[in-house]
Amino acid sequence: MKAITRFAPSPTGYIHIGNVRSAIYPYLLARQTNGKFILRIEDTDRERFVEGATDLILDTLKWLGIDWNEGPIVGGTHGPYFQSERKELYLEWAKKLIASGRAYADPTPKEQIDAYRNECNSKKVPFLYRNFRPTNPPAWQPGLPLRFKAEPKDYSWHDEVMGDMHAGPETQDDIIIIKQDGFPTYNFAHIVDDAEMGVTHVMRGVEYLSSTPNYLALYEALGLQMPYFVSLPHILTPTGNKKLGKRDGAKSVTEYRDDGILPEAMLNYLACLGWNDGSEQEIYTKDELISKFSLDRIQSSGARYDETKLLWLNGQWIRRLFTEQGVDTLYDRTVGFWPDSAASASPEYQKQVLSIIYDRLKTLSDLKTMTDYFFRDPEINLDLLINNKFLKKLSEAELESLLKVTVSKLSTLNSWDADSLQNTLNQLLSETGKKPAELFSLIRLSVSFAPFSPALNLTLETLGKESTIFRLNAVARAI
RNA sequence: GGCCUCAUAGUAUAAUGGUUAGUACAACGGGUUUUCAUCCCGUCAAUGUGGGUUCAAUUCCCGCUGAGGUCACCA
Repeated sequence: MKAITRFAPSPTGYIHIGNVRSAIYPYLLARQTNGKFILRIEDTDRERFVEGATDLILDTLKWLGIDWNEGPIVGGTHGPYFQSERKELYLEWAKKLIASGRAYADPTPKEQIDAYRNECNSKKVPFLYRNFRPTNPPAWQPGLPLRFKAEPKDYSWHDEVMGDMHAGPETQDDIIIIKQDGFPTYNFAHIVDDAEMGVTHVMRGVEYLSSTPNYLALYEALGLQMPYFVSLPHILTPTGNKKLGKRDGAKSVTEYRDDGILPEAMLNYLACLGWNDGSEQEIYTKDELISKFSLDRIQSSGARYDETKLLWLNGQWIRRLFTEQGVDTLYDRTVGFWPDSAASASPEYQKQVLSIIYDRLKTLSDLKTMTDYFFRDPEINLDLLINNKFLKKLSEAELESLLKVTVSKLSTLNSWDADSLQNTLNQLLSETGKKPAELFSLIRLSVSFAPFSPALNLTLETLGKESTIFRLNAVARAI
């Protein structure tokens, strides 16, 4: 069956990790079944509308590699894809409800409604507006809210994730379908749109589970076919057990891009948070996710968001990109992540640095702190040498003479490549009688003054003969 | 508070009415001629609780507890 799914965010801000998954899963299902994935912008709340938020949404999806068949920019046969441009359509459907006696205009002032609500709260009885229906509602006209007239009863339905569901009459009420400002509510608009757009699977967070009986009633009253319901469990905060939201510090998805996370890793991580294929596979490409995804293996319990595994996955993806697609592919992803000192370096040189450092990267932004000494002479910090756990046993005179011996040995080296360098370094080891920990630490620190660096021979090879000898001499003089 | 959902190591998860309850991340320890990583090996670590059903329950049922969600002219 070709699944037609949708992601229907409201443009109230950025997309964060707590809510991207309701874009990812529908996308995977649509692609797997060769169906369609629709992007619809639910902008019926003018108060919460945020200028530019739609662009943020589009940007996020594009970064993750989630493309849509219908929606903003690409268009489609069921447009427009902004709910604010579909007002007439909602009105048409609402009029059907009025005609069949299943909707009524509600002139009750907001204060009165609040009073009803407070009354129920103080009596500790559930507040149901249908118990306070106005007796002689006027004919509906723009400017009045329109309410659905509930005919409460038992409902049973199936949720693809939560299983067989049941709800009694107490779950249904006279919900508002058209607001005073003429815009429809989510409760009404999404049903009309999903039906008009042919959506087969309604996938959304579990928070909508308790409103489903109201939706069921609406589908019935409108004579619409019911879609499959897929309730997605929440992503929870790392510590407390709370639905992850902006208030809990949920970062925007694109902030991870700026932090040097690869979209492959993000997609992989998010997809596997609350879903698995039953195997022990950890790394999934987008194509693998598409072919292996299945609704019946979506977890029904919430999952805590834990960045540790994302970081690990990102490291895996960085290495995978390098080993499977080569340095050029990885290099293209590193634009903007290099230290300022790298600005004047050639792409070739940057690639050379990248290819010896890549397996140390957890995120692309590690490049900033980990590669600076490849692009400029590091500041000499003798404390770092003297206090090094291997070097503190040696006297300063010894350090100086070791550096001098190293310089003179390396100066005679004609072919400056990794193998020759390793041979020379080994010779130095036996000639000086020092342990690798001593001699290599000294050289490594003298050329980098960094807490860590790639293998010594590779570091020196990349740095080049001139730079290496210059730096070693400078340190020898400074001691 | 009413209604709904959920419950395996610190985290994400696998599995079966009968197993030594598997895997990954994390943590800890070790190996790969310096460091930091990668890679490899190892260690620690879980079926929330009380009842049932059953020869046998982590698995099925019920209570409890805990956590989450929802009760808007927000989505």
